[in-house]
Amino acid sequence: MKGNRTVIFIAGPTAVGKTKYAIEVAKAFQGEIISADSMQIYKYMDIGSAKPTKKELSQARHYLVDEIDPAEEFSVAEYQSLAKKYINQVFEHEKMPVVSGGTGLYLNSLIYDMDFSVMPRQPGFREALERDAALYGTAYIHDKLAALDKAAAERIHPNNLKKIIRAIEVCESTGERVREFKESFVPTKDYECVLIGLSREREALYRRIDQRVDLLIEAGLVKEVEALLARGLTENNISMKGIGYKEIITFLHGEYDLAEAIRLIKRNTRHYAKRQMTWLRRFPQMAWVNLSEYETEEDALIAVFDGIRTRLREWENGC
RNA sequence: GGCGACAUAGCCAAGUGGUAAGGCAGAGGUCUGCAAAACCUUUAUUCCCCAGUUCAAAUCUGGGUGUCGCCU
Repeated sequence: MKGNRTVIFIAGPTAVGKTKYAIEVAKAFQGEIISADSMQIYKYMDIGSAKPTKKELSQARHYLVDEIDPAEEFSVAEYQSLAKKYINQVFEHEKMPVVSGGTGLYLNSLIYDMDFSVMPRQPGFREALERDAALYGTAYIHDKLAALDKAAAERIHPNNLKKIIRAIEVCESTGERVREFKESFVPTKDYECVLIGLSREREALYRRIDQRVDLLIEAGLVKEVEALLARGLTENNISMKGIGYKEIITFLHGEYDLAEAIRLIKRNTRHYAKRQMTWLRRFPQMAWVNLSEYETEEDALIAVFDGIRTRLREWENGC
């Protein structure tokens, strides 16, 4: 049964070329694309998030691109439930779901059996703890967590205020403990996952990032950010913490010039790509395709298709 | 040509006799409700070169080289 329910994942760091390859995969395998990108999901954020173009969007059905209002507080829990809903919908269309994106936690929420249902967010709770932290220091908050959940306190670094607060929130509001990633390293039973990881040599990837940032600026990123601010968004919205947005906002506030903003966007994107690679390397079942190793895009595409077919065949024979 | 200042990691640097701070960049990693977030680890057997003084020199002395500034 499960063999009929296969989801292809195209993962990789930012600027590696996922959009293009995901579309080709969708065309070749009769797929529909579900994005796993924490920024492209927002409306009105087209340039900075490097959303697929209108033309690209028309080549395959896309879900979770351009769907959420950037003023909304979105999180992985909502992502998981929406994405799973769309995956089922694609199955109903008798198509292959192709998940494309580089947001590691979002990918995990679809690949592993992660349960977010019992841990609601408490309005105002975090703010109160943040105030305490500013007053009495982060160590004080960490001690507080140690009293509630010793294991979590040992696991979470004393400087990582955000995670400490979340762990306390879970304990105090539900009486439970924050789950640990390792606890649920169990693959989901909802479908089979074919994981393809796209990579490039570090230098080539960094060059592409620099070029892309220049293109985003040329395409009018500053105007896009101005329009978002005019809608009432501020640097405090989750959506405005995205790379490219936060730096331009600071520039518009006059704290540094545009050249500095561009420099920071490039640097932060490189850092991000590096973190993505760290995350993605942890999937043991990932089949990697290093795009730098192929002379032409056609060759690289063939390698990607081969990687997918090999996995599909393995299930038909084995398992 | 004369005078002066400076020379420490890929970059910016602190250190003025006691065994090379820090920041950035780079690299590696963590991750269960803000994840393009947040957080952690790591990077000079050696201070431009040569000689000397000293128990001990990046630090003091002499010479050389280079860079910058000012003067002619």
